Amino acid sequence: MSQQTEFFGNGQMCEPEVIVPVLVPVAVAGAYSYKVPADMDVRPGSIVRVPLGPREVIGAVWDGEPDTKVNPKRLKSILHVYDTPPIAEDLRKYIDWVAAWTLGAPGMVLRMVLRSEEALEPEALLSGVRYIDGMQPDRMTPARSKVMELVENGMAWTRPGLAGAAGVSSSVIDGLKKQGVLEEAMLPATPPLPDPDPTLPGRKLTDLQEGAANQLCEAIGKGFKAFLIDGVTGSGKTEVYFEAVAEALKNNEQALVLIPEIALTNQFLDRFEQRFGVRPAEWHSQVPPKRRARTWRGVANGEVKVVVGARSALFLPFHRLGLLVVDEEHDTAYKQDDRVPYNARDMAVVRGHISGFPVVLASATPSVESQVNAKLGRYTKIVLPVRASGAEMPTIKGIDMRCDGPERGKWLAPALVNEIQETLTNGNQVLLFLNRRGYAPLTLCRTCGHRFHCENCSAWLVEHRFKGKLVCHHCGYSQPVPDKCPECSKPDTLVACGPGVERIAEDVSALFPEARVLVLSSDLPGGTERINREMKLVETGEVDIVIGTQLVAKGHNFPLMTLVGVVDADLGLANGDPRAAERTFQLLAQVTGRAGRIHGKGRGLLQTYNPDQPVIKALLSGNPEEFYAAEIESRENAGLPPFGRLAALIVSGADRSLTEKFSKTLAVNSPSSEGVQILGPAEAAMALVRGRYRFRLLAIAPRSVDLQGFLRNWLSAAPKPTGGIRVQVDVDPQSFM
DNA sequence: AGCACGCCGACT
DNA sequence: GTCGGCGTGCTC
Repeated sequence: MSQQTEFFGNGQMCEPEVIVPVLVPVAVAGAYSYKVPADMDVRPGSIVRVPLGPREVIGAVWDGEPDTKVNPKRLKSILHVYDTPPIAEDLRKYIDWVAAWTLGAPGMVLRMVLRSEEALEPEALLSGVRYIDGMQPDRMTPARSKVMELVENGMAWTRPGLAGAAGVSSSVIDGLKKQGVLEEAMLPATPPLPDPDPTLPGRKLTDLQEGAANQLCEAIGKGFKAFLIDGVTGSGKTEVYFEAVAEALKNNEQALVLIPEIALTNQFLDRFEQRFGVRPAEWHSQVPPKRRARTWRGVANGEVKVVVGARSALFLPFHRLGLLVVDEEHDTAYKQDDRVPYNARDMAVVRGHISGFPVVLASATPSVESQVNAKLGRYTKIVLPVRASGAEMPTIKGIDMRCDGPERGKWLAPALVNEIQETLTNGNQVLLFLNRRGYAPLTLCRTCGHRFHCENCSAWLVEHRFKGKLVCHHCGYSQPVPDKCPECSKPDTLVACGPGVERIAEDVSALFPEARVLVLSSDLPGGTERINREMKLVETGEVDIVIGTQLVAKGHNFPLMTLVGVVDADLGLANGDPRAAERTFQLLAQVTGRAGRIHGKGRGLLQTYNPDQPVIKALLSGNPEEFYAAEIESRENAGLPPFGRLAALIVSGADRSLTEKFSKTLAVNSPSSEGVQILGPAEAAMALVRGRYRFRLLAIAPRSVDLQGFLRNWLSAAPKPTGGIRVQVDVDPQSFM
């Protein structure tokens, strides 16, 4: 029984109870209400522990009035206020904005901010040892005297630290402790990392880079402004925005750099260290909990100056953030699909807008919506059209496979083979790019025409000859390659159709038996470590021909690589994805951009059946603007909503079978002639939210149909699955800011 | 009867 | 997101 009720019971006067809204990690629309104990002091943003049902959770006191509709007798009290800076007002606003935008619960967005529970408690002390003044061991040995020298001044050491510094094993320390020479001591938390030094000289910038850097630096400390750095591979975008980071540091502000993949962090940290003398703090899912907690605290109290991280770093409680950079802004890894679905690139711009600092998006192949935003004047575009090294961009040529293709059963056109030969003769490296793992994407029976499908998802099974398996690239199902057809039982009748990287390797080995060939794809046994090792080999020139999937499109630099051959430039262009053209353009531009990056004179060769396709044409002309213009026009012609509006909407849920069933019904009943759902402007999302349904479907359609009405009817007639609704809106939020 | 599992609603 | 309650269906 709480003190307050006792007061009431005694019939005494008492202060009115203070009730505050508290955001809890529950998928509900708003905050819950809690009582504040008389001796407790909270304000909006205070991070608190509260009872919730049978358990205790971490939440935050929120803005606004507490919910009055709830029975006051049911209100529980806040248990504890954490001794950590309250969530600042701008971050609270941001959390509410993201929740509203993603149609998610604000409490779930808050959860992303409070992801490190450990961070809320003060850092635990480390156990170690200290010299007890005046004590001596019974017998002095060389090892012991080394230790004694170090501890004599009374400083506390961790056991491994002391053993390492003295060059002895830790059993020496244990021995001294047993003898009462050393005593157990608690060490203060690990000292903070030294600050990055913005005054170090850094790499010499070209005039162009310097101009760009100045533009960014001028914006530091002057409120929100969004930039799009559109710079070709090798143009030195990183060096340019490093100057902006330096400027923010000089301005006594923090900086956050988002990168799309954890795999690229190490390289990035090295480059950062070269410029700033120390490594920045790292933030992603693989950072161990202790270090995570330390970084979280450091970010919150302002001790950590620069963070480099994955998309989740966007929700760190920065003390004074002054710059946000989104590197490789077009990368789809910025999209989170589960829980709160968001695109970190867009939410970065929103965060800058709300908190009032500049945001820099950088890419060699910007997303179409960022190009449009630049065109509309929302972003200031900075173009870096040439490489910082002075090396020329590769010349890109097409090979028309309809007339200049290879003989049947081969995959490399004679023109490409000649170029490979020439490149090898000159002692340079070749990259053959094919975004398809395995040996062959389809296996069929020559006799009865049977095709191997996946049992679960009906996709074709991809043959992996090296493993001797047929694998489904959708769900991971695999089976051994049978020796006879399962349909007609005839032996030796199965044929592989089409190429994967393994099959290209077979061709290459036949054509260039002397060459050192390496196949790089994500299914390489040995995982990421192995891939990194192999990449190093390529870097140092120990490989002549690399055959790779999209894995080779980014990351390591290959100084000797002068020829990039794209085995199937049309691949991915006709897969029904509304972003197929954009993705293909980005991928091929990135991968051909690897040719001659350091020394210039690189060449790219695209094998294609569609030389007139806008993507291919733009790549061949070397003018990306051509692609963007064509893509924007074609989307408009296709009746897709204008940019900044809803382009696709995904309602997602856990129940797969239900999802599929519903998508089918929806497709059949759709009022659109193509059997697709309609996506009008963003309000369609709102119509959906009013239902309480759970399934996943992708909806794209002309705007002429009444989607809202249709979906509302359809949803009310459909059987009622349980759970909440999640909506991913693949829209550019700039239009709503 | 006893319990494993999945579904569903409540949580201030 | 997480928990407890409860119904279904299977086993000792």
